[in-house]
Amino acid sequence: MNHLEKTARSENALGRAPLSAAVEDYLKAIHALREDGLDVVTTQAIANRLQVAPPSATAMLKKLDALGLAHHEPYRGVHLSEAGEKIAREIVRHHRIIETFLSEILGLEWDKIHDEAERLEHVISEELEAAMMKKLGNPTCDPHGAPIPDLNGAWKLAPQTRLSEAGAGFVGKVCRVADEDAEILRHLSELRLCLDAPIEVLRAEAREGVLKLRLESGEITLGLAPAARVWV
Amino acid sequence: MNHLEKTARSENALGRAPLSAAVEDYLKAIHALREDGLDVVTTQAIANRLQVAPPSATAMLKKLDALGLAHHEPYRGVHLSEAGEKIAREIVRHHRIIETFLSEILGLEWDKIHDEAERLEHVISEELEAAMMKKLGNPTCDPHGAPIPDLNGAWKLAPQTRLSEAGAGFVGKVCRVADEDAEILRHLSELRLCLDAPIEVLRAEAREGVLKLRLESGEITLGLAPAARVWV
DNA sequence: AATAATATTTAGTCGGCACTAATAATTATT
DNA sequence: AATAATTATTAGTGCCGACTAAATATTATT
Repeated sequence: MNHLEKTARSENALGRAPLSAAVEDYLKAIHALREDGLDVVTTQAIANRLQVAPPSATAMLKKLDALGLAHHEPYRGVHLSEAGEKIAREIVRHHRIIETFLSEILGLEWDKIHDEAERLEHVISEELEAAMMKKLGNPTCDPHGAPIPDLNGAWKLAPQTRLSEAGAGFVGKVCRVADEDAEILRHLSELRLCLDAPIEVLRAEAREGVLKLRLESGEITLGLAPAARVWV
Repeated sequence: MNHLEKTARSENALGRAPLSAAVEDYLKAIHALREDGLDVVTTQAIANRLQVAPPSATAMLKKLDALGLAHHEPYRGVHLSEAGEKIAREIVRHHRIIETFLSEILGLEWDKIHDEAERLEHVISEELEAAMMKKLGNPTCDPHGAPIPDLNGAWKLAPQTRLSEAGAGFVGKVCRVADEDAEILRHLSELRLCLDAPIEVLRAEAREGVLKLRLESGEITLGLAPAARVWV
């Protein structure tokens, strides 16, 4: 046991020092915030996302900087270094492979797999990941339509627009749904707004922050917030 | 995140407070030592098993006692309380189901599944466990022949003797192999001394601490230590 | 430009769980 | 029974990663 966490896999692919789950979570959060469109990732954004107090985030950012995993300019935000980016993508890969596995092979519910993956992603070995990947037949997307990075962290990015940005008149189908919030996910799935569901934007009422959509099941009104969590 | 560990599943079956991986490990160690035949579990035995310094064990024993999970008489050893026993068995159940799953469904090597399960057992939810169990068809034994406790912690104990205690002349087959030590496991598996292997004890040289065995593959000499990790 | 509001960081704590060194209790040996 | 050896406990630290309160920097508003 000693002072190194048990939670971190010890047999890292590249002999890298094992990282704590906390470090991994912060890297992942920074990565995710950038993907979400922020080009300057602030302390607060991170603190919000991880549900910690801002000083906790500050402390970790200093640490990540010291570890060479991120560059932190005090008061100016962070961005991941090459090394940090690589690790973040590894974790994302873990996460998405696990989600896919839980869904496809074990039949867990759409809205439960995220939380489970969130815990498992920190403890699986490369071997286990490979075995799951093989069992799944090397998918390129997870059950929410998010791309699974390859072992080098690369992925082919299908061109996607957020539903919230598709203008009135748009016709197409859902190609991805954010997985983070079980609540939203449950709601979307009740609306049958799931992967590959055909969708049409009837009107975008910017001032009301609302979209009128036509789905197979009928017409609905959706707020911009959830709509930003859906890609078409 | 806050001060509670992420590693502990939060949705416990019975609304119990989530326990840290460390607490779970100690409970499991105490449980395992008893199963191994110690009727008084000492601080040192625990410290050895978990590879921690004795004072670390003492501290945890006090904590377990305070939590009502064990009774610790200073200088006299510990034993698990009703509640502690229950939890220990839950963890054992997790561990064995995970091992079985990794082996049967994912085809991981015999000697790798233990370490993997050791990490996973602390983070899987009851739902995931149930899903794995279902996928496996509710097995009653793990790949090393160890019984999987049911949800109440009960298991039917097939009558077993340790190979080290089977006298000369014994004829039978292997029904269980301890999973803890990957080294021993690899060795036993090289000897083809795996589950269901027929085995005959030719001579027991107590003073040399050695057994002469006949296996399908031929005759071998095995030390008493590894022989105690095999049941027939 | 001065002030107010907001975001970030520093300073200082705390809980959890490891550690070492030193002390005390128990057991074994003479 | 006295002493030595072993085992367990206390005492005191350290690291990690959370926290609050207070100070400081940045941004927005008047």
